[in-house]
Amino acid sequence: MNSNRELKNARYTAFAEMGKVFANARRLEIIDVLIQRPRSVEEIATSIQQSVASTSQHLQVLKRTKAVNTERQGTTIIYSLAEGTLEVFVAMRKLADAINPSLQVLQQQRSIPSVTFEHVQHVLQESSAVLLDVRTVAEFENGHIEGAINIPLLELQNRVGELHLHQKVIVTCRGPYCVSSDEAAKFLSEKGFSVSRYDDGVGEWCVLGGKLCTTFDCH
Amino acid sequence: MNSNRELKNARYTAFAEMGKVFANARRLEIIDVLIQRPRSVEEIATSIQQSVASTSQHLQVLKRTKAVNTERQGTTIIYSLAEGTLEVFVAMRKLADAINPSLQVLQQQRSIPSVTFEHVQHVLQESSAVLLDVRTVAEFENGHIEGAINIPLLELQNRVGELHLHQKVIVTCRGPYCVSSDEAAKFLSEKGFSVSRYDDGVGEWCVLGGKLCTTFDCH
DNA sequence: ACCTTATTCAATAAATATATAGAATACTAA
DNA sequence: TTAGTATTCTATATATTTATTGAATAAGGT
Repeated sequence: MNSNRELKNARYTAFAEMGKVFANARRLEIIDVLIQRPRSVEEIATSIQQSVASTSQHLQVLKRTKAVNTERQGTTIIYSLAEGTLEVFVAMRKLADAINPSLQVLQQQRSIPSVTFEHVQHVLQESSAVLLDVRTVAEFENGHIEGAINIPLLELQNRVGELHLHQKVIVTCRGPYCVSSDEAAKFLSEKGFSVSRYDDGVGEWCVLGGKLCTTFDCH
Repeated sequence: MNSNRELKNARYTAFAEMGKVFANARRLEIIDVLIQRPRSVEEIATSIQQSVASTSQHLQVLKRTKAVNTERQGTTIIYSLAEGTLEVFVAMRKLADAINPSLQVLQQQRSIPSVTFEHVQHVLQESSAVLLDVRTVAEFENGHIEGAINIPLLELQNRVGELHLHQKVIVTCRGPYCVSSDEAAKFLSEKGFSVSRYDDGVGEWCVLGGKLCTTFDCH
């Protein structure tokens, strides 16, 4: 009877170790950042605005539970998401968003309408709108929605001429918690474009069965 | 720029609140127990061998993130799993089991072979084996795999006569972390039965698309 | 073999989480 | 209204987690 309890305890404790991966805001941000593309410790630290040492510690937690893989490239170590982590992350984020009123309030404050996975797929087939990915070139190259075009947020002001006013534009960026698509959409809206947002980013797109491609396997 | 960080931080912090639900062994055990059937605080406390006060505190955490629902029945409050919690729990457990070597070692120590979801479905269609659910009567009544028969573990010794030696038996219980099916399977194996285990229990069964029924809607 | 540097480790302090015991609450049922 | 009791709250001690700083490590490049 007592050994039953110990066995149970060992199992649930091991399970909870996995849960702890998703129980810290900074680690969730790291996962979100790694969805875009594999990165070095220093890059990750910069992205999440934390010290390298602290970031490294979080990465150790992720590595211990095999939520990430590592690969040495020259003098740096590149971290990437492990198999399975993305699915759980997306499932949890979906639940968190559905459940958490404080997040819903934040989303309601956005002024630009958002569109669904199905709408984006339909629009890409019909070519009835342009899907504009405003992430960095490196992120876009690593994996983007098939058919999307890339103008990084920073360059949008200079390159807005590449878009035509008669085209409908759907803006997408890193995912639900990224505000780049908001900024881009507001900017384009003020310029007179008909704009909407696809909030979910490549992580959710991929899990929902959407096609991704890198710059080099796209025609 | 700074408010962007604050916004991000608020979002990831809210997300992490949800993650914390799954980051504690006792809370995971509570969820596992609630998969079987809704229960009062005292029942849950007994099941997980913790004090009522401590259990109540864990339940507050689950309630705050809307992982559970509450309903008053007479003088007691009945907790049940909320929509969506089961799916994330099962997805995480799957990942945890796939990833965690210490859990795998525990499972390898089991002596009775285990069978898959598909095998159980096939066997139930063909009636080529009996599916024996060794949980308590109340748990069985609340929801069990369609076609299963119920002999609670405690009664198995007295009621083993209800099974016939020529029948193959598949034993199932509460889920992957429950050892009741092991004990039952070993007992039956020693009695000369041809035994295997279905480890996953009703939670996984349900998420995989298997049919459940209560005692009263079963014929 | 040595220098460089990206990463990890170690030590610390502060913050957060947990279990317990006992008190307070809130609701039912009489 | 009152008594009974299931649940929650409070206070406390302990344990765990986190960010920071500076030192140690380890691997590539020279």
